[in-house]
Amino acid sequence: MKHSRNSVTSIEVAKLAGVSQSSVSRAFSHEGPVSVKTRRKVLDAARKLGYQPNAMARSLITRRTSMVGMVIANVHNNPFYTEVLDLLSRKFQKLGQKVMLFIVNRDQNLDDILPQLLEYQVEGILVTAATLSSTMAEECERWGRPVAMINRYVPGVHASWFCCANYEGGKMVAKLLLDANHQRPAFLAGSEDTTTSIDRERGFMEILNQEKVEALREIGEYTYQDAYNAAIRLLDRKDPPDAIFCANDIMALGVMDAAKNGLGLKIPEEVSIIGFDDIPMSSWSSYSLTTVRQPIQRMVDASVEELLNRIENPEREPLQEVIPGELVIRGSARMPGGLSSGWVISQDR
Amino acid sequence: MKHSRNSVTSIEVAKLAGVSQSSVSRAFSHEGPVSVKTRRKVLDAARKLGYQPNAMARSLITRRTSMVGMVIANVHNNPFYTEVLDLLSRKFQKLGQKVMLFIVNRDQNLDDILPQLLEYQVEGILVTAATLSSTMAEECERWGRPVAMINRYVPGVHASWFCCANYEGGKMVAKLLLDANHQRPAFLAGSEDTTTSIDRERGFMEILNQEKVEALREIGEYTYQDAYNAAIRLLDRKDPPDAIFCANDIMALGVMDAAKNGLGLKIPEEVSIIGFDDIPMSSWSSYSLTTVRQPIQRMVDASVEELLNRIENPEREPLQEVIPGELVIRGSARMPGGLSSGWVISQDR
DNA sequence: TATGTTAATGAAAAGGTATTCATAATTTAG
DNA sequence: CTAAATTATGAATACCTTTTCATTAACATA
Repeated sequence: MKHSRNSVTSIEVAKLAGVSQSSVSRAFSHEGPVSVKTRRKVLDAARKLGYQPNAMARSLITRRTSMVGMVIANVHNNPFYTEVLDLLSRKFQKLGQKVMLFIVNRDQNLDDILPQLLEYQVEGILVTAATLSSTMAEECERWGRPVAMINRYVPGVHASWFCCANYEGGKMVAKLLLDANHQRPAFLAGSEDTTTSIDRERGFMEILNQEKVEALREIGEYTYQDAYNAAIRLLDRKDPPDAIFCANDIMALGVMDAAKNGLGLKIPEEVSIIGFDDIPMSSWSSYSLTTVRQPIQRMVDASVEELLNRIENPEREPLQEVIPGELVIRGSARMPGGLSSGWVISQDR
Repeated sequence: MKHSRNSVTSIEVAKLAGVSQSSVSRAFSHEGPVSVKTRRKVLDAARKLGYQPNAMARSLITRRTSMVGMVIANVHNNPFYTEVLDLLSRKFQKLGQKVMLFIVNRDQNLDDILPQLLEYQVEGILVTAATLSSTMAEECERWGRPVAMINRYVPGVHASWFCCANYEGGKMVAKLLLDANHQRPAFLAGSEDTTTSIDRERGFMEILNQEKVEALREIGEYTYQDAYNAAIRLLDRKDPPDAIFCANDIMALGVMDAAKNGLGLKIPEEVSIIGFDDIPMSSWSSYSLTTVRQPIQRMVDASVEELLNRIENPEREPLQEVIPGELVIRGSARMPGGLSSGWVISQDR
């Protein structure tokens, strides 16, 4: 037998169970007083009819949807954000939230996404690797839809965010390279102006400037292939760098392949390469990339909890936090000599 | 000024615009007759108040939600499904569908996910890399919620599915290896009983059996690390294989690293390695993996279009299709001698 | 100008639930 | 065993739209 959509309603259940519609509602929503007897009658009838409460109708009256919007970019060319997506989604699920997903381009304007999210009454919005304009963020917050961001921030905007300590991470890398006596470091930036890349570079440069070390600079898209090409340009000049700090891991892997397989250079003897993220592939034996690990689990946990917290308590001030990353020393960068150089080698996850 | 959630309704807009609530509705839904004058008045008032139609209320009366459920597994440890997720999500978006996302474990039972999807009135369900029990699938279809699957099928169930030609792909690989004179091939299976792995192995073995060639077999989880370990076991025996066909690319990369870096073997001189999927990393110069490319774009396009089609036309019979994959010959497997061996080298994407 | 068509409008109903309020049933206390 | 307090129930209402239906305005035709 064929049903026409899910047309079975609480009224029909009530009729079959011989109770009122109110009792059906009470039996399902674990609120309100119901006798065990009626609950059983209702549940039996519901099972018989295949009844399923209609979340749309419920949300209309409760003004709650248990839905959050998730906007994410960069998922296909950066495994780091794949993992963020995965962890976020599972965490929301575990906490009983439904996730409405939007995958966008990093540079895509979110102006056409947000109205859809608001129309569908999501109770909060989580944005990562995509950038929300400050007016848009304010708009959401003003309508009582809290916004939380991972690895993005909009200066002066009333929203939550959780970022890796990109600036400090850049500094760490610079110090490590200088300690190991590199003379000619380079930074390989991502093409778009994301705060992550900018902050990492700023920290990196600040230390180099302090020590009066000049640095090269190259730009590529945030992809393996483009980084590969950029690395060839960088390493094929007469005065090539002896170390390359890349805006993220996926670029660093492209750079490693360019150096090793493209130009036949030895890593780290002839050139040191350092990334940022610590994606799974960085620990693979073909790469063994020295990098800065982002505190992915903490960023995910914090942002989800903060978002739900602010949904429940709209008056709360948004939290903002910079969470330190962790230098993961593997084999792709020359190390300072001496046993007591003070650098700690992190465990693989 | 602070609004308490999005409490502005079409009635308030109507009041401000000096028209009836019906006119507001008509002005927004591009149906029904409205004069340009009233439309302008309504839109002005709506903008002033920040009005946004409430999709929940609408869906209640229209019985449409423009939402689909997307259930996907394996996204964090297999880049292939990351790409599927990305393409699916974008395609749905482009066609005006909202996506409710559930990320699950490959072996996770979907019994607790489906009620949630139905409760939220998704109009169709797309499942990939996760397995739906036949009763669950039937249940959905019976309630008028069409189901489409990518790379999964449930025998005898009234649902749509689109699979790569896994069986034929396995055959292709076996033929290639035999043509190139391999004597001792092995298959590295994924631990779980997924039809993809089973079918690939079946095709592979069928050709080998025809030619009376015996094959080794090993099992690992569907991960780089586990495949790495399995490869060590396989290659470290007295009678090691001279070729390993892996259930998917990510495993093949682990196997390559085990052979190359772990055991110091030359690829493909001492051992040929072939994967399945053609994930981006397979074309990286450190690997250059010979593999079978899955027709990812066609599977995505076909499944999305089929799902939406069946949503619009519930009476239509579900479509099921096996789409051929494409052998991508790179450097990780020895090739048959002779120029006219007949094997075609596919272009990289 | 009168009449017949078409377009625009507003009132009202419907969609499926949660919740309030009043009433009935049950338990507890005295 | 009655009074009081508590718990369970049902009727009615509200949530915010879209859509039907009846009515009115605008327009074209004769």
